[in-house]
Amino acid sequence: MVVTRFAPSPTGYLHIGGLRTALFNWLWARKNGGKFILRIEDTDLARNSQEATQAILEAFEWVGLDYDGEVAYQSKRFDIYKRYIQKLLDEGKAYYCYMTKEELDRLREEQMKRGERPRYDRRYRDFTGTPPEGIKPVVRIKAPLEGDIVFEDGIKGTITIKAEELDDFIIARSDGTPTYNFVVAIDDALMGVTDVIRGDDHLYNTPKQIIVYEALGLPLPRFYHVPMILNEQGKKLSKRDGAMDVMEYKRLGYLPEALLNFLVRLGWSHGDQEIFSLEEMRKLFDPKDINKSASAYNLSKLQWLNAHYIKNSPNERLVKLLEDFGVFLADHDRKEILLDALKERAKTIKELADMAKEILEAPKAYDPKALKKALKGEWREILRYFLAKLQEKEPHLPIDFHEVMEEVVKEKQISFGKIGQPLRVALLGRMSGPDLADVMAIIGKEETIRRVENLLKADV
RNA sequence: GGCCCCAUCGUCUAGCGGUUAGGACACCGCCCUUUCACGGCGGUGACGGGGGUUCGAGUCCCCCUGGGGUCGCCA
Repeated sequence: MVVTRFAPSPTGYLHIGGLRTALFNWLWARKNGGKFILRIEDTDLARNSQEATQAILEAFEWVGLDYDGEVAYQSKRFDIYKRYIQKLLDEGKAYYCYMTKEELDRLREEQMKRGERPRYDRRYRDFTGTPPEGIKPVVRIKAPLEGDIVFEDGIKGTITIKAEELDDFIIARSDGTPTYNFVVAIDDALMGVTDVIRGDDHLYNTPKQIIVYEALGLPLPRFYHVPMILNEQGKKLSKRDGAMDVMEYKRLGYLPEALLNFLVRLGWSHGDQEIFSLEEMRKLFDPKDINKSASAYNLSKLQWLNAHYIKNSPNERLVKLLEDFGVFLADHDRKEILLDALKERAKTIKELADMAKEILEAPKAYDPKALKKALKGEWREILRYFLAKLQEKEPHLPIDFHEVMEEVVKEKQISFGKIGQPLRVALLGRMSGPDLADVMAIIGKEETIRRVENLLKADV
């Protein structure tokens, strides 16, 4: 059975890098009928917050990723870690180190000055004397003194780290709390995690965790280190670009399936295919197809995908989505025409909402450029003629309104543009927008007349 | 700086020793059209550089260059 996990530390909201990692793990577990565990890495007393955990859970819910069992909190598992620390101590695989933080800092400084790589000098590794008074020791694990730590990464291939690059890292702080590299290995082993898919910023943690696995005689999982996501400039993600809260994408009007589709294609591919439903991803995903190199985030592709999913959304879903953006269509009897006309053109739900408002609400002002371009020659006469025609009829459907326009065109012997352009300005205040017949059918005969009269009355 | 990782159009990528180096986004043009989009058609555009190996290299090896990661009692 394949067991994967996503193990964020609750120090902030979830951003797209984390979401993609979560998605990859979820996909791999679900594809194999395995388990996907969500584990909160909150061993650091001070830096975690309940809000951050909530934010992560909220993001999971929005994009529709589920997880098996309860959320695991490392802060609730301290006694387990303590037992394993004691075990290593008892077996002589770990030891107390009485060096203070200040001493350590001084040592590091000196090493740096000499151009050496800063690292603990193992002075207490085989210490048998009397420990110094009044110092609360940390616990360090005995890392191998020589040789290589070699592991097979499912993405990067064989990774070799020389033992001399590693030191006896701390597994328990002086206050007794365990540290990251220790608890990760313990939990992954105890929870039966078989496949660890994570960001490649963890690559260097892997040999440390392997030391823990080996000291405890626990079986190693498979590791997959996924390259980073870069911003549009190819630099590290910052809060200004892609590193914003995943939920921000919702507020911007993105659909979760578009975001997921976008993220799955960042670093992973399946031939030439671009559009993947969650089902398809699940069927096709394999970490062996993940790229080795980092990929830059590309907003216009996300927008294209979002537009695609909006176009293919049923109207009733759009109605619901629109409510978050202040557009309430549930009781509007022309909502099908409106949505069918607009969903072809919107890149985000927010744009969809803005366009809907532009139709539903009479223009507050006319775009000066449109005025200049569209209102030429006989435009007043043409609009008045159109109005007169409209008064005689009871149009309801777009086709009805279209016929009125056509009659004007035919009888006045003019091109469609001669009526279309001024009419568009009257109805929308602008030169662009959806089909006019659709617009008129949506707002109805009376409102159409009102808007045309407004333009006629206006001082333009 | 040490160590590790990476390198195909602007971007995401296909390629797995023999291809006119393919697709997608973006961009440009044409068509559709009352406009703007959508859609359709077409176009510009890439193997970072240098050495090898081979009949043949984007594909394998080495070096350089350029990016990135990491060197905490953070995770």
